[in-house]
Amino acid sequence: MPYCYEYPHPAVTTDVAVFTLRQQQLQLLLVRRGEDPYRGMWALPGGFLEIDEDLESCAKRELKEETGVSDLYIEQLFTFGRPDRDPRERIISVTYFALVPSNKLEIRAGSDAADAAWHSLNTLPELAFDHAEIIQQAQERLAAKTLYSTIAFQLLPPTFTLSELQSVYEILRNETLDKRNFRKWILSLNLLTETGEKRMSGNHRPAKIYQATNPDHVEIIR
Amino acid sequence: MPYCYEYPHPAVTTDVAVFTLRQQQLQLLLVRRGEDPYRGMWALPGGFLEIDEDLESCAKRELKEETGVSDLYIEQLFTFGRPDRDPRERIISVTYFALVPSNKLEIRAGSDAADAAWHSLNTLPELAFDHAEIIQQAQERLAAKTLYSTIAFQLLPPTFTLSELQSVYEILRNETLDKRNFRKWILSLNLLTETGEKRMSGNHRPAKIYQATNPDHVEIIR
DNA sequence: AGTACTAAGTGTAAATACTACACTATAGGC
DNA sequence: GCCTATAGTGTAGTATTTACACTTAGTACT
Repeated sequence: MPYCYEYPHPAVTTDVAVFTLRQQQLQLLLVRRGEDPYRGMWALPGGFLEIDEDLESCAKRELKEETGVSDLYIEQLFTFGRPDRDPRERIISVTYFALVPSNKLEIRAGSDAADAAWHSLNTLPELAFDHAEIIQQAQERLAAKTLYSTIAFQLLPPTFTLSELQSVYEILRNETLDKRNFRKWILSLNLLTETGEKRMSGNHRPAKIYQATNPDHVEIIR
Repeated sequence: MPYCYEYPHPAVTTDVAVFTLRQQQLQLLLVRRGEDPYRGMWALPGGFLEIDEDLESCAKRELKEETGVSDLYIEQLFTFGRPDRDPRERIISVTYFALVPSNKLEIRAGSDAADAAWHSLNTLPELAFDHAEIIQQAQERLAAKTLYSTIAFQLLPPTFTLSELQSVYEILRNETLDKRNFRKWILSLNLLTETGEKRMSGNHRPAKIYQATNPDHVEIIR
């Protein structure tokens, strides 16, 4: 036990709640735990902070190691630290909220995690630690940000049609939207540019393809 | 050095950015550091997490020990963890954002801190660690929440007049507001109840006294 | 070539919300 | 009773949001 301190130190981990849209529903990325405690149960991807590593780098590294997912939108969510939240020792978990576009959701189970899979939010399995609470809070953040930012764009590939974008909003807000009003609103924000291309997908009129003018920046709107 | 671990552990601290309204301006509570590093410089109140203590409890405890301030609105802000943010060792700081009402702003310097004082936001001294960045983020949170929640109520005593409330909004938003429109808007939210009392303060018509219907709950509005 | 099918794309009118603006009411001090 | 100071109130014009239905442009099939 070579790492000694004058006062007791908690351990620090990061955990990430990654959402995507699959099969027209919001889904969450979970890993099956390969180690005790909670061996065999589903949990958020995450793990221990290395001593010279930035918090966000840790979250991205663990996510990539355990699930193969990288290159996503990520922001800090909340830090959980109830003294009894882990049976091994005192652990502070800095949690992150992330979105992957639907064109990048191939996952592969990694070293620490026996298995990794997308789960529908309404059929989540029982979860290790306080991860159910973390997911709850991540869902609230997503719902709130949908209303006042362009975070929904992060769930789509770089180019998309207005119908596809409308569908994202409809799933996130769980209501149908009027097509004309939606298009008027989204175009009035001046955040989209036409690519000039069209997408033909079936036996009907092709749709114009758009892209976010500033794809990596989540804008605050209204 | 009796506390030993198999892997290196960072230290965890909490720091709190406490705002209040004094002298018709937004002010921030700072302590002068009594210890190295940055001895003698101003910093946010805060300190090391005890091993069986909840994060928020730690923030409140350190605040009370160093400044005497307690009984306030507090919420988690962000967790800062750049590897080089403290010269002593790796320290993760879970930061909090807090507001005290103007009737509770007596402070007294405590044990660790040589001195504690309110500072106007536009005349802040040079700050220890990355605390300027934390304050920056706290100010942004306050400005944002002013627009979509009833957080401003937390800067007033339990009972107040509509003119006093309007004044809080004017300071926070840094613009004058129309009296009639403000009153129409705030009353239409149905979050205030008249106490039936009136406040006489000077030789003019007395003002009705109101209270928040649900004073401890910050509501999301609009 | 013509017809059926499907999703893309488009405008207007009514309702609602927001903004600008000025006078009357009620207390204390003299 | 008159002065002073802040409390308290309504309305009309403007901007924003909502509700709503038909035409367009492609493919597939005959």
